[in-house]
Amino acid sequence: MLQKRLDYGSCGHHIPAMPHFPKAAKGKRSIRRKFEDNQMCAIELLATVAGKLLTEGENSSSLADITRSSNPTVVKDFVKQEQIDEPTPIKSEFLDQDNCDESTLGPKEADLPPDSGFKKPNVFDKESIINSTRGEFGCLPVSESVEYKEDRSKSPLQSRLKSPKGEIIENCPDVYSLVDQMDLDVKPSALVSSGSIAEAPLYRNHFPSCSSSPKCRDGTKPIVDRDDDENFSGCARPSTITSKVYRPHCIGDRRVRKLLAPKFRHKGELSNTETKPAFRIKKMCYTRQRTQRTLFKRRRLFDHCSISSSGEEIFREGISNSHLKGNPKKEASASHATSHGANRASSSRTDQKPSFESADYHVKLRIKSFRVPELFIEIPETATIGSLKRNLVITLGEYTHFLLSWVLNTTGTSAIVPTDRSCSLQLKVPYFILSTVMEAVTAILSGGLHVGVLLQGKKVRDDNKTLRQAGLSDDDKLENLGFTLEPNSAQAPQQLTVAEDRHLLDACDVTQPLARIPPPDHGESDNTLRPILTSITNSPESDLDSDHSPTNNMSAPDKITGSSRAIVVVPPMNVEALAVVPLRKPKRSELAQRRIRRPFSVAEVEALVQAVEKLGTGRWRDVKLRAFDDAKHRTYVDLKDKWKTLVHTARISPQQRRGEPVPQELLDRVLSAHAYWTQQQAKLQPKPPVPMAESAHVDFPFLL
DNA sequence: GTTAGGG
DNA sequence: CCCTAAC
Repeated sequence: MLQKRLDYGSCGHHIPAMPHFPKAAKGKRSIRRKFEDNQMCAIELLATVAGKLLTEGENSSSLADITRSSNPTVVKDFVKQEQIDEPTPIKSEFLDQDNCDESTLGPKEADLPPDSGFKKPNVFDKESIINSTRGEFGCLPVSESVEYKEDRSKSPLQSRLKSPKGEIIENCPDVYSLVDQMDLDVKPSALVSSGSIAEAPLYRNHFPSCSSSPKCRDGTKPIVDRDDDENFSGCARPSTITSKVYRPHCIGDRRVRKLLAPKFRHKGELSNTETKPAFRIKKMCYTRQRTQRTLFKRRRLFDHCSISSSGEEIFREGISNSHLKGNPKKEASASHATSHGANRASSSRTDQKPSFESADYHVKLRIKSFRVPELFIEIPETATIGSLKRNLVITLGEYTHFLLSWVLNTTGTSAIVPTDRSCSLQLKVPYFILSTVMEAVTAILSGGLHVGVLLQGKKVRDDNKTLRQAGLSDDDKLENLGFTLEPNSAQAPQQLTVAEDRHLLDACDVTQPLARIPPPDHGESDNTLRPILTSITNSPESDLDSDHSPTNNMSAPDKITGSSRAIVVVPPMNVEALAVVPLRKPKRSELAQRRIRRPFSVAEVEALVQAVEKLGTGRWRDVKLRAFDDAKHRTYVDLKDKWKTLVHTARISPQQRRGEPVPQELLDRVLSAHAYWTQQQAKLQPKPPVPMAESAHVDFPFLL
């Protein structure tokens, strides 16, 4: 079996379009987010969702608790086995190295989820291909590792395609199980320029051609220091990050894992009005490991070739993998990259024929992890939980879409295996898988993303509560902030189909063990295991909702190995969390969280009484505006209800009263005002033939 | 969107 | 505090 490992550097970045990005985000200048250049955890959000969908199918509760995954490493093994006789037409794309014909390169629309909402990325255009082949798949802001395995002992793909199904299958049964493994180790660095994403023309092109950057051709050193914000802020094309040159020896690199830990920094001075929370992203200052800044890497096990500075070169190398041996670098990286597959790789090299000629792709796709940019959001203490949620929804939605786009993009890239005319490539598998993922996530997003805010593990249910009120007024406490992410149950993507789960699940057995990237240092894997989007740091006892399951400390490598059969390895906690909330039976809490009870303070009662005395009992909106305009959490309905209870309270004996005692003086005023305004209403209603005495006004001096 | 009232 | 009818 031939193994291929592609190592691609990323010279450019592009933010994929995010079709579903909430409109609100676009227009809001106050909302600025920046995907920090270093890593972050991963698209574990995406992966989690996808994993859930893939593993749980329709039963998925679709609740991803991104807050407490103790098991950070979300290793997704997407393995699909496809039979040659499968009714679905196999897509064979012939890539002509010298004459890349666009018409032959792209997947058909059908490959994309119909309802994904994503435009089909034109990843297969000539330029993109070239870019990708030279490690410049500029659109991918992340690094990745792709492992390709192919069994060269099998008949050539084209032969296979030409041959009768039965024959082929008989000869090499497992050859036709197309299993793509893509080991993605993603590091989306500097996904976005310092400017607001919303402001950037992100939606124009999915995959802009950023190949033009001559710098990208230099594959030896970083041209741009992405650590400098200036490098991005000044970028004329916000959506395209300045190129980062790829470095060949990144196979063993271990990046410091950063959490997608939104940090909320309260601004000292804030406007009282929370209506326009100033969400700002603050650049994070963390230790950076420049040596590990490779954005996008692929490992070409196949030819043991690291990234080449020249796309054409890589292309050729991919086609004819013979001349790779002489390159120590390549050898080194190859051996380093894959220990398991080394044998197969070398054996395959004995084959003089171009790999693709005889290649019958046996590829497994595995999305190991994605790293998402660190996100800093700066908001005033007076911002409400609700506003925080909304912005998170926007951000996460945007982000998720970005990730999806990336995945799709990556998939396409992975499919673009260097080949010559005699070789065809099967693209369906990865697309199917990714389509499924995209479909899942898209459905969730389109169905509405719900973000819950956790404070020390407890859900903050009152959206009207300000951050300060919630105890988030200082950085220390901010550390206790967490989030839950779940789809709105109403439109939950329960209908998502993962029809071919079985195929996927079985694929691994058929194929040989895949060469894997050397297990990360366990020491560092710790970081890797951090949950995505986890921002809860100090909440040992966080759990009121019991949505969370026990943490799993299994290391990433273990997970990978242990669940080799699983299409998607979802951290147990996530699975459980998902299962806890059955999608089919959306609980009320899901539909609309009941606001937390917020007893009225005496001061509030005072204000309410005063307002009612002045305005009466039938103008609650006015009362609200007059006395509680700045209390976002008090609606006029609340005030009305409170008045109702006040009247009731005033009428009952003090012994029967509960809660914070209301001064009798106030209660008396309540009764007086209530009596008065009731009387006034009675006067007006039935066209009162009996005019009330003017004395009423005298009795209520407050009516001035 | 408000108001009123039952739950 | 929720829900809903009625306006």
